[in-house]
Amino acid sequence: MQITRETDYAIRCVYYLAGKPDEVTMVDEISKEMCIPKSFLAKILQKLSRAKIVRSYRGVKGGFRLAKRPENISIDDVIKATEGPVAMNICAIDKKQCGFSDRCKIHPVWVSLRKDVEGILKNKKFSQFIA
Amino acid sequence: MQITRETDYAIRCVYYLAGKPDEVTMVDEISKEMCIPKSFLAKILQKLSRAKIVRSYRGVKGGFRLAKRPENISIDDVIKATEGPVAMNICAIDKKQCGFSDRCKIHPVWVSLRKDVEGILKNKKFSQFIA
DNA sequence: CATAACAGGATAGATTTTATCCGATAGAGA
DNA sequence: TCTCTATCGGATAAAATCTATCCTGTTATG
Repeated sequence: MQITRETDYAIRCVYYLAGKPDEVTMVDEISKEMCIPKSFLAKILQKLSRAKIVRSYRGVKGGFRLAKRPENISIDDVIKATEGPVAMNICAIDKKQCGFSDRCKIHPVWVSLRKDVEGILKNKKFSQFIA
Repeated sequence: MQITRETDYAIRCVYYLAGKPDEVTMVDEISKEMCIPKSFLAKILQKLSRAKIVRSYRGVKGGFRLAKRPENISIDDVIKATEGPVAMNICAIDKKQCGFSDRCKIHPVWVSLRKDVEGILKNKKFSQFIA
């Protein structure tokens, strides 16, 4: 029922970048400031990059920068980028994963809970967190 | 972000027992009816038993029965019994687990989200699911 | 073209999840 | 009391996932 450490790192990373949305920041700086293992963080930033949450710049003076304004990035976006859609139970995403779904009375609980949690997380934008 | 298969089994198991709250049912029957590996289910039932959600009866004609009425057992109770308190991030349960909590702007998100999810889950009683 | 910094694949160690097995224990009935 | 049955609980193991590192390749700057 918990987010992984990877996702926690990813959120802290985006949080850090949201503090200076117009600068290009090196992995090394984020790593040091946020206490995240550098090589692991590099992998995480690749995922965030593919999800269009950050943009990467190669070469000398390269690094990362948010790809959108902090007010357009939600916690949900970051979770989706690192570990896929939020759900308490896989059957809430894909009914076929569970042989019981059609006659299961609990299935609707997971579906509606998922909707609620997702809604809350979608509304938490990084602009709210900037110091 | 997902419940474990163990918890899913536990919920299905309690759901099954809630269908006949006055009978003592053997592990073997629950196992077969709900498609849960018997030895694994036996372990799960031990946890549910320690959590006072079910009561066990040993010996010939032994088995399990709900320890309370279905209307007094929530999905949250079962999750707590198998995998501990619901939380997206451990810092929402124990601040000390995270060196950032005091100055972390995101911490309150986890705390309030946890409260919301827990509230929803506490309100889902097994009496609502009986056919 | 030398250097700095990210990209991406491979890999490995740690941890957690998902089971299974077996001797012990307790209760029902003969 | 004896025996059979079913749970109890500890030990263990296989599999999956998470966490992290390394190395080679690619790109951009000056």
